[in-house]
Amino acid sequence: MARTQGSHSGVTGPRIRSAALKLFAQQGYAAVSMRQIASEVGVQAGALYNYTPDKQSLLFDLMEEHMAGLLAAWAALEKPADPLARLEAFTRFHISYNLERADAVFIAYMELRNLTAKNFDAIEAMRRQYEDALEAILTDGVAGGTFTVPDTRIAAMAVIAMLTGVNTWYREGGRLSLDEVGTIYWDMVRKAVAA
Amino acid sequence: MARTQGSHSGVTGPRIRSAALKLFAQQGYAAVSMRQIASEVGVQAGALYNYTPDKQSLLFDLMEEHMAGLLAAWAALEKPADPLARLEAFTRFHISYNLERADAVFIAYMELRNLTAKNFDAIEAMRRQYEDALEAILTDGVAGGTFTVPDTRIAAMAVIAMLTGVNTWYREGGRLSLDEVGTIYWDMVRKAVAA
DNA sequence: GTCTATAGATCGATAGAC
DNA sequence: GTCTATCGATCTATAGAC
Repeated sequence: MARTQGSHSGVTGPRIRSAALKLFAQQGYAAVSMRQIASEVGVQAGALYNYTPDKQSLLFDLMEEHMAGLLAAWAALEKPADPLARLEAFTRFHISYNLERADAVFIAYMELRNLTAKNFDAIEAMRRQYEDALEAILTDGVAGGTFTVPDTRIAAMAVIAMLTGVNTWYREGGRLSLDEVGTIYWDMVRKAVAA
Repeated sequence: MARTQGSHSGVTGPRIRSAALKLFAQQGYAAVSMRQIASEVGVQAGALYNYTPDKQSLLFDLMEEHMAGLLAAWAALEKPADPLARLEAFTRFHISYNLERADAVFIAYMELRNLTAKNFDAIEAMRRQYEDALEAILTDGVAGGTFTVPDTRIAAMAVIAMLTGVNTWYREGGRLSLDEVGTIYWDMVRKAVAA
């Protein structure tokens, strides 16, 4: 029953988003044309507009979905009460969640400037919420005497930057497993904020 | 003797690069047109081609110049022999050099994918050289017992990512001086790699 | 829901006058 | 060294057939 035309049982939408995610990450939002995305999916450019009102919405939806997924996954994670153990959980969570979604992470950071002002504010608020989650752990640990940091806000930014940096060098099938990378970074994070 | 046309005493070239740097950082290479750059400088688009063979060369020259300047500045810096002091020097150097050139740093990282293969290799080699400089400090310190890190290569990548992250949140005239930021990050770096 | 066709705008780069 | 003018290509988005 193969059809070369017509309905695709509702799979075209996800395939468009998947193609856009990959192409935006590889070449950048501005450098990717709607025709390229359509070609990757196997439809004509006009068909994309059955699924998105315009290119900007396509970008925003990808970023919004990624940030919402990140926040939801962290919220759903079972977290130890102890600040030290909670910081380790955050470290390993951040590395593994981001490594498994390298394209989305890249886009969520690189394409902020291509969002309209309204869309930018929405994404920034979600990013801020995630940073706040880490800062809360640090604040708890400082209050309890487990951690000593010069400034909890800056320490949170520093830890996130350090951990997200894994995405720039890690390659699947390299010399280190994801778990080993987590252990290596946890060692550095733990010492960096230690009392 | 004001002239609205004709030679501008050799200042047009630098002004073109300055305008391109600013616009590429704000909107991204692919999103900026040669006409936009020309308009920022106050010339017509055709005039740009007296200074660059094409748009790609304009981008590459900006990135190459930035990386060469970074390497030259680090090489010229007077560096203590002691690994701990040398790591502090690197930390403060990296933060201040990069903060003072935020646009170029942003471009050198974000626009790598818009380089031709040959140009990409050239920039990557320079970046690698810079990473090696930091790794050498860590290796020395580990050998001397001053530092303990799980992996000198990864530690170098982690420190650079953490330090470069300052550019995402630091704003001139904010609550912290550049020197205070350096001290805060040095505290975290020092502890992260401490024996 | 996808197609073809196209409107209307903009792009990088070049040619030739001054 | 800069201008005006333009070529040929490409872009987003829409209209209307099927």
